[in-house]
Amino acid sequence: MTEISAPTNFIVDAVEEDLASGRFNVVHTRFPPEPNGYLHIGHAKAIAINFGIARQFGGKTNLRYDDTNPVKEDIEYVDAIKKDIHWLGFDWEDREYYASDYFDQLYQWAIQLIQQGDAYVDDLSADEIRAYRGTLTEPGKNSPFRERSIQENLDLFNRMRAGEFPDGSRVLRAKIDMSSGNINMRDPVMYRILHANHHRTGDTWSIYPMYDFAHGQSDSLEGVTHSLCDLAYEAHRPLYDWFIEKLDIFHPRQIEFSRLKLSYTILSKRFLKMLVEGSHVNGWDDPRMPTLVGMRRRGYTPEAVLTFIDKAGVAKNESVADISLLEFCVRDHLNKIAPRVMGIINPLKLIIDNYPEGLVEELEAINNPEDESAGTRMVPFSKVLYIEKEDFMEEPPRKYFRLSPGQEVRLRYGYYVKCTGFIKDEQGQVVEVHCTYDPETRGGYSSDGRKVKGTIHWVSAQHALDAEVRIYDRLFNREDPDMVEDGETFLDNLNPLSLLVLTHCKVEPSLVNTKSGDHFQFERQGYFCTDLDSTPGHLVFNQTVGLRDSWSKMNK
RNA sequence: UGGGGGUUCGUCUAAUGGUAGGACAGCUGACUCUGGAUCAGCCAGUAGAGGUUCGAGUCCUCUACCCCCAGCCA
Repeated sequence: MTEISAPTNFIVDAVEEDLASGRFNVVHTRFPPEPNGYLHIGHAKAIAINFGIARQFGGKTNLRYDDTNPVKEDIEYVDAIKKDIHWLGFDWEDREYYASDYFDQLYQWAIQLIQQGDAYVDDLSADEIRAYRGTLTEPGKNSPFRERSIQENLDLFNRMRAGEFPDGSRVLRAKIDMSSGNINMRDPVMYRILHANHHRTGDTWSIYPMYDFAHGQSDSLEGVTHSLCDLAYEAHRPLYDWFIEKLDIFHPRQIEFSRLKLSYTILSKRFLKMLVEGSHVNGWDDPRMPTLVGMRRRGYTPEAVLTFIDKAGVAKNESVADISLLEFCVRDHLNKIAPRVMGIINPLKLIIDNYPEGLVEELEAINNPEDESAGTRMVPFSKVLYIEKEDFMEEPPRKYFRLSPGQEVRLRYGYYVKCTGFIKDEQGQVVEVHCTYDPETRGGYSSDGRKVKGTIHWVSAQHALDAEVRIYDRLFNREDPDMVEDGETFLDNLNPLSLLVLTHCKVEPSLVNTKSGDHFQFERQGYFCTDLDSTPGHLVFNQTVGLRDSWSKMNK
């Protein structure tokens, strides 16, 4: 069975069962980011699953900001998040919601629970609550305030809302079971007092609901059928269900899947923040960052990211996806769409001694051998060229197919040239290579059937454009950067060579009008994209990912 | 030692009691005006021990190991 089929996994199975059993007759999901940071590839998985499941079943997906904690959240992230979701190719149409839109309803529901005897105001301090909660192995104790009258609870809760009490002085708790094996059920806090300005509700509220008292009800209000979240919330599901049942409102189903982890990468928001604030990278959109802004700037395409997520699969096993799978997906997509171009990263002058001085020929080059519709372009050729430093060796090892004294190679789309000599500086560095060309091989073919092993890329020195090229390597040296020796942190696993900036690289003149975000394959080198910093007067390219290189592998 | 999850090639993931399959990685080879791409092939797995069954990765029992939960974070 090698046919392409719609993705199937345990969530798809569960949704199908729900539809078949009549538990639900539509599929409605949501993506619920907290606006407190930039989205990364782990979020992309959640986005792909939530939007993907809905799409697969003809349903809808809401965007809902989980903005119940004003001290951590900021409007700055709201727009960035929308941009990233759109970049991935998903759309929530007019369904842009905020948990804060439901603060009034949530407040009413809290009152309902108080009236039902299912919630109470607790005057214990945070420390006391922690002490009363018990431990993983010992049950908790009831708070002395647990049996207050409904009237007193109503009065106190109302005054909490009115702002009469200082932060931290009281909370509203659900009255469940202090001896539950599930610590989340030991009278969890529903509301805390926070005299903080909220990015949407301003100073309207001095109490804010906790995640557990907001998320499920928000789902319910929106008619979400399947609330798909990561494994961390598995232990919260009984509480999710408890609130919904006590409130007797529409009951969505929460299903948990394992979050995405990537080798050689960290995805914890806190750590990512440390990288940015500690200037270990140049911002959230640094091309080395696993953020979606970073990957976009690096030149990863949304198609590649989505294909990767799809190939990595959806399950409950906690797993670490191999970053080489991501790189494979990026190469695979870019191979199909990226125009080929010639660029020299480390230039070395090549002089064709028998080529006429002053002559310039325009040679035809194929834009993309994988896509005939991409057509061809003309590339100028002249007596003095630049080639890649590593394409010449004075004393070549076995199986080296490039230039070396006496050897003949093909200049891509150009001529066959034979190396006749080279010049070194005082340090012994080769600074200039000389050769002769065979005028009969124009375009790169010889009429006599003579074969050359190697083909190298080049640019005409007088026509070349200067460029800055930024080469990236893995940000961390270890597969699991979190694994550290005593006294170390993940920062000790940073790869000091993760960024290499090269200036005075030489690229072909067709790149003169490139715009930020353009993708290219620099032939024989890798995929590159034009950086945000690039201007017509100062071209800047990011290496997205290198080409597979069986030669360098052979030499390891 | 409480509660909740998990364990299939190096990695990720299928197999829903009936031939353990795919992808990435790795390794061969073919082809090639990119040492790219493509093509062909190879390598390699059911955590352990019992049991049920004609037949077990799948069901049962026990064991081991890993992850999550003790925020007035989400």
